Amino acid sequence: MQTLISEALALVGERWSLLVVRELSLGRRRFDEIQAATGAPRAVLADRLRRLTAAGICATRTYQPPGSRSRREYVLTDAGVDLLPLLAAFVDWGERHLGPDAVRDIEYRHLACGGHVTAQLVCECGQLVSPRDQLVAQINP
Amino acid sequence: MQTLISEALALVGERWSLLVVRELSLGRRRFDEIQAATGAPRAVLADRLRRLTAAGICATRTYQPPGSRSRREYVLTDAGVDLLPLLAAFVDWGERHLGPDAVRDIEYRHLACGGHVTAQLVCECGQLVSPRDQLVAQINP
DNA sequence: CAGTATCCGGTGCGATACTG
DNA sequence: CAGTATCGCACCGGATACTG
Repeated sequence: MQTLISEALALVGERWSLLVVRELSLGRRRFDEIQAATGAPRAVLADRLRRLTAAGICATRTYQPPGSRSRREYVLTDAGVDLLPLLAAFVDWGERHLGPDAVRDIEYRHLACGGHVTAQLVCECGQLVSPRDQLVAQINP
Repeated sequence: MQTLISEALALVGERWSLLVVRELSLGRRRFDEIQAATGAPRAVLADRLRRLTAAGICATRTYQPPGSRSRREYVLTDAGVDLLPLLAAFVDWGERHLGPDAVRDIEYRHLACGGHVTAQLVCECGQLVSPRDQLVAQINP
């Protein structure tokens, strides 16, 4: 049975996929730029970009800078941007529970006020929900 | 360079790890119970439980039900419970962007009001932050 | 600059069967 | 009930070199 989590993991759970999304979210758009930042092997990176594109998480576009030859660039689609809460949740968890040897990848800030942004559980009633003592998990019927 | 995201992915990015956490969050505690619910091969499941335990995400305990022999059970630690926003983010993303063929794994509800709970970006100023147009991502200095 | 083409080693993972 | 023990394949991923 394919569940949401297992399907989503199949798309972005591989080793480099989310790191590619992270780079794209930072505004890096070109192959070599992403390759250098992540250290992913070129063949693997090409494959991940293909899969992310096929999944509608990023889109590719060819453009022509004046005076040089055409280039290709990758940008996140809306579906890709919607992965940012997931990345933020990874970072938040890592910061709290991994040793200080791990480098903080990325910092999310609120455009309006510049404040630090984290991923939180929020109820439709508007309240923040602590996973420790205010949350109920149930199987979907 | 080890970043928070890549380290966290190394711990819980494998195929069955987050599914095991999901089962534990539903209150399933025993090996066979988790095995049946996920369908993971027994050897793989044993390894994942070992790794999750070593990482401090779950803990194992032996207890003695009256009248039967001793059993072992697994429970999420606080670090494991702190993964639930991550799971919620997966579910939210999948529900929005995967086809209707995928089954919703799990439903999170607010203990106080019973309302539906989702993972959202929240600024320290208290406002919800849309990833589409209110978020700035920057590399950490 | 943006990939492909090979080659190859490690291992994740599935299936099955066996123990305490 | 809770795992180990084996086996084998597919595939991920690293290195290197080559093309448009």
